[in-house]
Amino acid sequence: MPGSARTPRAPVKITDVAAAAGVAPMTVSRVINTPDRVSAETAARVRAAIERLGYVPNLIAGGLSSRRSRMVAAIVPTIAHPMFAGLVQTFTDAMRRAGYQVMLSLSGYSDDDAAADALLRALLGRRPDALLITGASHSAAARQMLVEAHVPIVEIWDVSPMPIDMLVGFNHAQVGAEVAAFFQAKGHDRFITISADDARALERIEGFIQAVQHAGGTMLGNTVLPAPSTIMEGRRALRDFLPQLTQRTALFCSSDLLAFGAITEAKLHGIAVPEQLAVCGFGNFELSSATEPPFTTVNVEGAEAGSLAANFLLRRLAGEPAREEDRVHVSFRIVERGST
Amino acid sequence: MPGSARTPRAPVKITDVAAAAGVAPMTVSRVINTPDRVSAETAARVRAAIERLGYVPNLIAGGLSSRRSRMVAAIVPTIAHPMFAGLVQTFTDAMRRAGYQVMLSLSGYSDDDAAADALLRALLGRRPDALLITGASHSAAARQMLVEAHVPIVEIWDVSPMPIDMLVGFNHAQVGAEVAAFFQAKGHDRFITISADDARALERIEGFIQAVQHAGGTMLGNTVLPAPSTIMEGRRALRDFLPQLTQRTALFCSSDLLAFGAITEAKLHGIAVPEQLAVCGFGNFELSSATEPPFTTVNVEGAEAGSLAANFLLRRLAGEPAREEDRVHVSFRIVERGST
DNA sequence: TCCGATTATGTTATCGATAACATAGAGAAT
DNA sequence: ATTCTCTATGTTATCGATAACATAATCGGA
Repeated sequence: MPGSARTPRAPVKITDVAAAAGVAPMTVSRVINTPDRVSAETAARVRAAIERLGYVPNLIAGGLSSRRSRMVAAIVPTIAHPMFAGLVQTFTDAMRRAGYQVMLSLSGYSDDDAAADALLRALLGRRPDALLITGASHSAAARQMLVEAHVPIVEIWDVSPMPIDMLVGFNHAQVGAEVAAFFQAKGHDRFITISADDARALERIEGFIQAVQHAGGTMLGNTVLPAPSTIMEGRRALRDFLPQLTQRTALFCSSDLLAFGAITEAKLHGIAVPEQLAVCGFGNFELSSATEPPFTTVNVEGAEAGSLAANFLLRRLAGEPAREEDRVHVSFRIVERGST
Repeated sequence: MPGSARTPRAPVKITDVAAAAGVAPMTVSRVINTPDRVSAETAARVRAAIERLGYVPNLIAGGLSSRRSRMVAAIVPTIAHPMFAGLVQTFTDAMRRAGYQVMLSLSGYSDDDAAADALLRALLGRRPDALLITGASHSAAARQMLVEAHVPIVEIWDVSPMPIDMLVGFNHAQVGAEVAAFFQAKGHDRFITISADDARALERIEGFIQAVQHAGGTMLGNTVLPAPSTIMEGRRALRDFLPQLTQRTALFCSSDLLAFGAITEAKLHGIAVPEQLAVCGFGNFELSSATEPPFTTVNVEGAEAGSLAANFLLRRLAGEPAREEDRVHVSFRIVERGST
């Protein structure tokens, strides 16, 4: 009799509840999943049994049978970034309200395809009903797995010419270009950048540099640091630029942490912000508005993105077909403060 | 024939791979889970079939059969706090290396027992092989569920006289007391506190106040703010204390964000730090060391806690028995910087 | 040369729930 | 009164993998 020795300790299962309530297991299942298909008295009796026995339904078994795990996987590089933190929060709340558990994975900023593929495989093996994934560039293997999962997918944070399914992102190069235009409108023509080396940060900087050069401005320098960004790295990076800051210069940082570090270091060396050095960060961290003086940055509505992503997925999970409008750009805007 | 209409699209399953490789399904399972029990040639053939068909094993089915989900659930209030961020990172890495997927849930700071219980039920329904949970005070229902899950559990962040199973935490009241002693050693006798209203923050403040009063110091005030803490709230809170800051005073904040806000605001009003106002934060956020001037805070080794917690769970998952040493206190220390 | 130990693989019976179908009883419509 | 619906519940056959047992093939040693 295989399986008889499998039971180290027997947790309560649906048949126990059914026996205790004097009904069939299926009725217990209905009380839990589709209560309006059960009479009020039966439901009450079953609920009492559930309560009494401390029954916690085995969603693994249920998921296998129904082929729906009631779980969605979310992959973000970090939640140290407020945009992701807000996004994850909103997304999780919305999905949870709809009865889905979010399985959150932090992928970090490493560009190790093998590790990313392994994570994805581990997640897909749990058969999530839907997927939220950061970034729009995936390895060929990853892309194939995603397509063959036959599950609604939202890619966030990035835009892609060829999304796998749905998309909620923005054009990072365009952010850089708009910041450049913003500076130039204020008469700047000498520029430096400090950036992390992750793909999106580099795109923003690239967009900035292109716009600067297109408008005939001068790039004095362009420091690239390993992700994730820290305040200290912003300080160190600015120190290297000190000799060039004799004339009025504009600085674009790929993160508010770098910007805060740069401003801190600049003040320490008697460089006037914004007169001598104008600074714009990215992310609209609380720090950017709450420090003294507050500094200019780019705001991206993470919460908006999270709720959009959740709505898209939920609509599809409810059986509605894919739509063209499920590929949207999240808005961003430059928040002007004392540093520019 | 029930089930025939269940297949919207047929994903590759173990029998498909087995057929393609000319072996029994069990052999495919062995290639994946216990490769040394399969001959090299067979394994190679099966791997080729897996690759060719793009097979992603259904861990739901495997989990049901083996009664091991290869998944551990982790519940933390937030990862905005660097201590939790570090802990989660280390913990996740260690568990992943050992072949376990971490299912991370953010519970927030709300003390809504019903919501917490619902989250716990949703997680336990997925039959995690182990659990990491923040805090040591649970509702009666939660405690019962945890005990009846019959799964290794680590409670972190807090100490408890009666842990459910294993514990990696520290005494928050003791942190407060040590900060008070630290201030008093520097000759302070007038004190204020600014704190979030979450349970642990309040414990730290309470420990601080008791130590102050025990030593005959004077508490000038004690602001409590809703969690989570922000820089701006630190600034606002300090503003209310301005009239009392005519004499030398020491401030203990339950978070570095509050401390940073308070220092920012103090400087703005011409109050000398640390001469007029000495400040100690909590958390050792990067901000505390990277801002100018850097400020004193309390450091708790999140990474250490995460790896301890992972080791404890892994040991038990490997079948070893519970030990007394699996209940440890994480060390904390006051990091003295320019603000005191 | 034959046998017990070892290794590689196959077979069978579940794991715990749910979809689909089946059925009994109550009330509505004619 | 009879048939038809609808509602509440039960029955059966899976979902896709793996544990435990069974068996065939290989091998070294007396």
